[in-house]
Amino acid sequence: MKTTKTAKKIKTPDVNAHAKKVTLEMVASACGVSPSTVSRILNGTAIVSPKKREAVDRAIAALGFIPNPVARGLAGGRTLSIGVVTQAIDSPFYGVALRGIEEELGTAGYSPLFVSGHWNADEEKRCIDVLLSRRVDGLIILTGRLSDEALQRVSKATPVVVTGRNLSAPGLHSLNFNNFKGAQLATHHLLALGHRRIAFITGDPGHPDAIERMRGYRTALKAAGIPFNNALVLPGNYLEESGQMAAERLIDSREQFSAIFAANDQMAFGAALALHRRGITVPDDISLVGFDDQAGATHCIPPLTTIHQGAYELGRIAAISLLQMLAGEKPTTVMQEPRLVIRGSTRSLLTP
Amino acid sequence: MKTTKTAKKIKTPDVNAHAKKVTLEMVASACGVSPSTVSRILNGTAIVSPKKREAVDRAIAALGFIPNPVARGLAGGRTLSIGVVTQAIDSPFYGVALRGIEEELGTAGYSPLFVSGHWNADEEKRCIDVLLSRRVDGLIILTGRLSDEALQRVSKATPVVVTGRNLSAPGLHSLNFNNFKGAQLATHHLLALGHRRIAFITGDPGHPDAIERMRGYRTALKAAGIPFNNALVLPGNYLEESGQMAAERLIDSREQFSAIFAANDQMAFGAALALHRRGITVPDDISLVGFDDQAGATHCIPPLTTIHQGAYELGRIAAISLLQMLAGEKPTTVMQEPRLVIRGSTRSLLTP
DNA sequence: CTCATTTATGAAAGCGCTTTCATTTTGCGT
DNA sequence: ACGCAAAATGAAAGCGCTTTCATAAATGAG
Repeated sequence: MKTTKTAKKIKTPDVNAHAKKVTLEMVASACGVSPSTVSRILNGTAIVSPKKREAVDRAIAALGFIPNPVARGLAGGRTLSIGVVTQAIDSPFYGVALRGIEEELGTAGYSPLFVSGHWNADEEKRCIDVLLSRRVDGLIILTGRLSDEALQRVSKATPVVVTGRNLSAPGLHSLNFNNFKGAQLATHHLLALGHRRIAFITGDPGHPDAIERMRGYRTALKAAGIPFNNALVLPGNYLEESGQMAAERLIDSREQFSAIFAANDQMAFGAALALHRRGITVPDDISLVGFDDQAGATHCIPPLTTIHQGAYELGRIAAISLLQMLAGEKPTTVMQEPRLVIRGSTRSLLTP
Repeated sequence: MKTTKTAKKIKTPDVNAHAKKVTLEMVASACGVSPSTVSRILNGTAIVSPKKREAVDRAIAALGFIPNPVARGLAGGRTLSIGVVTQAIDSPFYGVALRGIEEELGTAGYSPLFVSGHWNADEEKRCIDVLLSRRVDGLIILTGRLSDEALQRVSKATPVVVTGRNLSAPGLHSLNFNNFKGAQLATHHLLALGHRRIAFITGDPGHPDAIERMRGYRTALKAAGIPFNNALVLPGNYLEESGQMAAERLIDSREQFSAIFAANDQMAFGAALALHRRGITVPDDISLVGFDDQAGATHCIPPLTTIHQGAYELGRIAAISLLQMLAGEKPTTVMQEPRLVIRGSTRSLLTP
């Protein structure tokens, strides 16, 4: 348990060692220029003679000066902090996105401020107000329920990147995953394996992506010339329990089916459990496909065939976009296309 | 670009509606007192006559004044923000703790600032410095690898609550889960079911809790008069893959065993998968117990018997403790005791 | 009813940085 | 070389709040 690695540091060179706050004024006087000049160099606000610039840079390095974000914020400059509105900080899906955001922002010197909106427009609004009062330089909003108008209003004053929408405005960039195509892919996969009676567990109808996934399912079915059967569509709300209940209801309905496509992995897990409890084996008896490819999908039993959505990449891309906006550029980022990941929960009916 | 929002003010119900920043000065002049007085009321820094106090309170409510945390921070007062150092923002276990922290802090008017230390002392130190530069009022550190000394040093200037340690100092409160007892409980459960050859997959030996869990396992074994068999102890690192590998190694070793106790749920999932792949059924052939009771444990197949650790409560308690310290009180919080949650992954050998 | 104390309150000085605004340099046209 | 526009820099005014420090009001002892 020896923390050798930390102890190893005996001879702290200089930088660290609980530096007593170096201020901008100190570096200014240290090299005989005015604070304004130092500030200008720091922010690239104006051009200063190479001579002084160099002197100041040197002084900054020598003194180990770090601008105080709080003071900057008050003075109306940047705070180097970004507000991130997620829906639940412990969401298995968004959690990974947060990591992506944190990473990308971190390397750019920004700190994220995470808040949870809990899928509630009012709460979301409040979160945003708090973030704004903390003078964040920008906002990343992961989906959420806020109205598009409210979002656009916010974006007038602060750059915003939002996922799960198709909006566009001067200070607003939106990133949308192709849920439709993803659902098509999933359904098509089952069809290709010879399944004809494919049940679908829907997501929360309050989420636009749930609707898109449903549409993808129907479209793929149609393309294969299979009539839509409403009895095979079960309502869900993206949580495990709802997947479990849906599967139970499906079994009890005595409707024939050889496969289930759940609108997200969590419901797929729930469905798998329900099937298991009824003595139905995945994939031998029933094939199962999820959506999202969240962490657990790799290690569940059987490993889940699903649509990979790359939450991590989503987070990174959102962060990069915002950084670009902050730099005055137009975001050039694009979302990954959905990708089918075949694991062990689906089986072909064609080659028995 | 019409700033309709400002003009809109005609019928503003009252509170919300994009209030144009009300400042402390405004409320001060609104009721004819000095800013100092308002500030004093806000912070309870000094006693002011009931007359003015009431007038000010009313003005604050009427104007919908909200103190600017950034300005407060600069002026040396509180920022109403708490730095939270987690190890990975997307950890299934700590994620839930973060939710607890967020919730508890939120109702007290504080905002958490989450940062990830990635189980790396240096990075953790850097995180803390960033948080400090943002003038957080307090720090919650979830386990982590920072040395106790470093922690104590930090706590000299800022109140700190840390989990997974047994430290105590003026500004430092620590919260430790009884890993030893938890592991005893798990092992004992298996013993009570008649298991005698119980394998153990260890956690990352760099974590003190992993060592405690191991100790609990050995102690329970000893208490049952079962000799410790080193061949039944497999090294793990708390990740699924390591659980999977451990189980494989165990099977290949041809050592006899009827149960596996994994030092956390993630490794239990991995082990379950490995067993499944080798055609071994849980719990019919082998019983399996995890540790942590993380979200997935309820919905995996079969649902995992495990030790409940209440990450959510942990987060809440940490937050409450810090809030108490901030209020000048001594924290009175205590951690929950470990609790065995019996689900479907264990089976009795006694009544076949 | 006066003078020394204690309170309540206000004025003003920052906190560390950004940003006008004014001033000093520098560059150029003629 | 002279004057004027453009460029570089400094002085100073905040950002919104907390906090001495000082003043005015209130309390009380003599």
